[in-house]
Amino acid sequence: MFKINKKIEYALMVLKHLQSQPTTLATARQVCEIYHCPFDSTSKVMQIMASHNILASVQGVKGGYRLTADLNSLSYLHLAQIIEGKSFEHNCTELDCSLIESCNITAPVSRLNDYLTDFFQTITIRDLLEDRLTPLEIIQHHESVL
Amino acid sequence: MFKINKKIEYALMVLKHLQSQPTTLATARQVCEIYHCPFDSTSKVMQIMASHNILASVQGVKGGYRLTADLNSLSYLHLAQIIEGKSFEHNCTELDCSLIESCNITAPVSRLNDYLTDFFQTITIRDLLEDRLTPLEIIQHHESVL
DNA sequence: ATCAAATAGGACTTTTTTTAGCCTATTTAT
DNA sequence: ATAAATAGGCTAAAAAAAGTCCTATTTGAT
Repeated sequence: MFKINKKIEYALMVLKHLQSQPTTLATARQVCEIYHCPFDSTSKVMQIMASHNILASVQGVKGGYRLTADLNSLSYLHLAQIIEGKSFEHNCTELDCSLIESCNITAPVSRLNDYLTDFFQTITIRDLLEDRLTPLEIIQHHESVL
Repeated sequence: MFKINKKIEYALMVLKHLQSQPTTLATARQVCEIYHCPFDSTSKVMQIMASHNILASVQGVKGGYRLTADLNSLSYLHLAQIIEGKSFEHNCTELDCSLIESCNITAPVSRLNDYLTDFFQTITIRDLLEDRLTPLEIIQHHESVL
């Protein structure tokens, strides 16, 4: 139904990591060693984010990346579209569906697409990445206040 | 980001079709001829829906399928889970993610999963399939009333 | 000046997933 | 008995995702 793909996982890992060290640069190599993710794939995701001004990149020996975007105004929709390199419009709108002449669900499918676009638009990366108390921690905190 | 798959497309086609003829049976062959979709795949989707009491099936020469479920209480979540034969839990919860030890995004990913599950839960098949006026038709209707 | 470490990115291969097709069994009206 | 239908397992082909290899460029340090 919905499976988050590796590129987006790597992007979230990187963003989460860079969020924790806002000023100092991190190299792709470092990130991959820490989280045991493949260098090439992860590196490319970082490049894409840099080219879209989500990260800033510094080339050369002392280079690396740091976070520049405000994760509060970065939607999941935008991040995913950037990384997947296309909008996630369904095939119906394109020319490659052979069923289109006889299709009875063009409206339903585009409706679902609209719903999902709106939904992903409202989810911010900040929201996904933020630390929150677990229900247990909330209870414990509540008790400690009493 | 999100791509509706063929099985679910076929399921929606079938449901939309059966919705329009609530009493008479339709065979898989008929549906496939009308909408030009592959018999085997579509047929299997119909079998799955029948086994979950969304459709009723009648075997034999005069057999076929008809709609039995109330599409208002059939969520997209439920339909998709039935057809894909599994919950759409992310790998993190399973044993096959080699990154899990060092993963820094287990919480974010499961959060996104929760959001999506809730979201797909609220979408009903009835909502997706229902006929609605297009914006143009709404305007025209409004003018005709004046 | 040279080297090493880093970003940048194209092209290819492998792996996984999705989709379709083939085959057989069972049911049932004619 | 036969033909048309559901039921369902197994395999093959196609498509997508993920990973790898390679080269170019930048830049600080020696």
